[in-house]
Amino acid sequence: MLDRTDRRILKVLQEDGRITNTDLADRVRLSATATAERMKRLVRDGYIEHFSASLDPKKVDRGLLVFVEIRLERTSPEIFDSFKRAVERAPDILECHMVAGGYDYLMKSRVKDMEAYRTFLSDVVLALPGVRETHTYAVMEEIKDTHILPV
Amino acid sequence: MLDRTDRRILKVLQEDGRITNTDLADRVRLSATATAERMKRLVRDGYIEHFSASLDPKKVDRGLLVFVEIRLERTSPEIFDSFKRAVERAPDILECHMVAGGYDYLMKSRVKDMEAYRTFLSDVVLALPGVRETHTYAVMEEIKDTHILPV
DNA sequence: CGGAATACAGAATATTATCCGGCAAACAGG
DNA sequence: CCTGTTTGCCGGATAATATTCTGTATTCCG
Repeated sequence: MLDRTDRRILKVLQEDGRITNTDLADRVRLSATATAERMKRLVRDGYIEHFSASLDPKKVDRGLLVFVEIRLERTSPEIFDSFKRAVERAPDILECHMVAGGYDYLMKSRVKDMEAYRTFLSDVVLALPGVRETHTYAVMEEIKDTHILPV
Repeated sequence: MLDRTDRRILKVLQEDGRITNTDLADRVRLSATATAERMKRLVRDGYIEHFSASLDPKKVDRGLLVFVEIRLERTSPEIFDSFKRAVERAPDILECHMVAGGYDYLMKSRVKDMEAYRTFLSDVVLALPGVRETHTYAVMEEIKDTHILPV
């Protein structure tokens, strides 16, 4: 279980994953040793999955964000499985979730522009096994985009 | 502009944001000094937006992922603006994007369970200014969830 | 009550980051 | 074709940080 101090550590680390242990210790009012121990435990016990740098999509030529709704055909477990593996291998696909009921997926992708999206759609999405139908939502404005969870 | 070495640094830092500069230098085959300089530049020039720890949603009582489609009423710029601000203040809302044409939004949220979602929907979403209609997609299985951009 | 386990602090040591001086390649202007 | 300037890099020195170790207080059980 997490106590108040653990939660504060998680909060700070979600906001600045590269803070030094010393500074983190100051922020949570604990010795450097105790803070390092807690952080190691939070990683070991799986509360923290990983640390990462977030890039500016525009700066690395991924200025267009799209969501794609995908309907699969009625399909076998093998096709189903190879769909999953293909999704995992495609670096343009950032997220893919099975939603509500049938064989429906919601996919999140970042590409350079509309032209790149057309290529992505035909070469990657429609090449996925079992895809029957897709619907594209292009994002015009990103109001919020984070993955900070309240703790 | 980014050269091959910058891209490798970005790739490594996306995968391990807390790697030591020394180890990073080894991975990209550069001296520690040069590596630190490049990394500082990548932050200063905005390629890297921030560093963060990713938590396991289940471990922090956010086991249910939902997407919500929202249709706003025909509205004034002021309402529109206060909608944005309200979204930013709501910690349960991880993402919110304006999509395709009209007053349509796609929202991503993590909550504890269906009961928490019902509360979230009525207390947070339907309390947002200008909301006319919503449609919920509950996620049954997360196939992929990353924000690593190919560089 | 003990005795074990846990969480913590602070000092000592090991590791890492930063600063500094110098070198070589690329570049621009004459 | 020079030559001064800029840029990127390296390696050593120093400063900052992390880790290890030892000891102590507290809690948790039996």
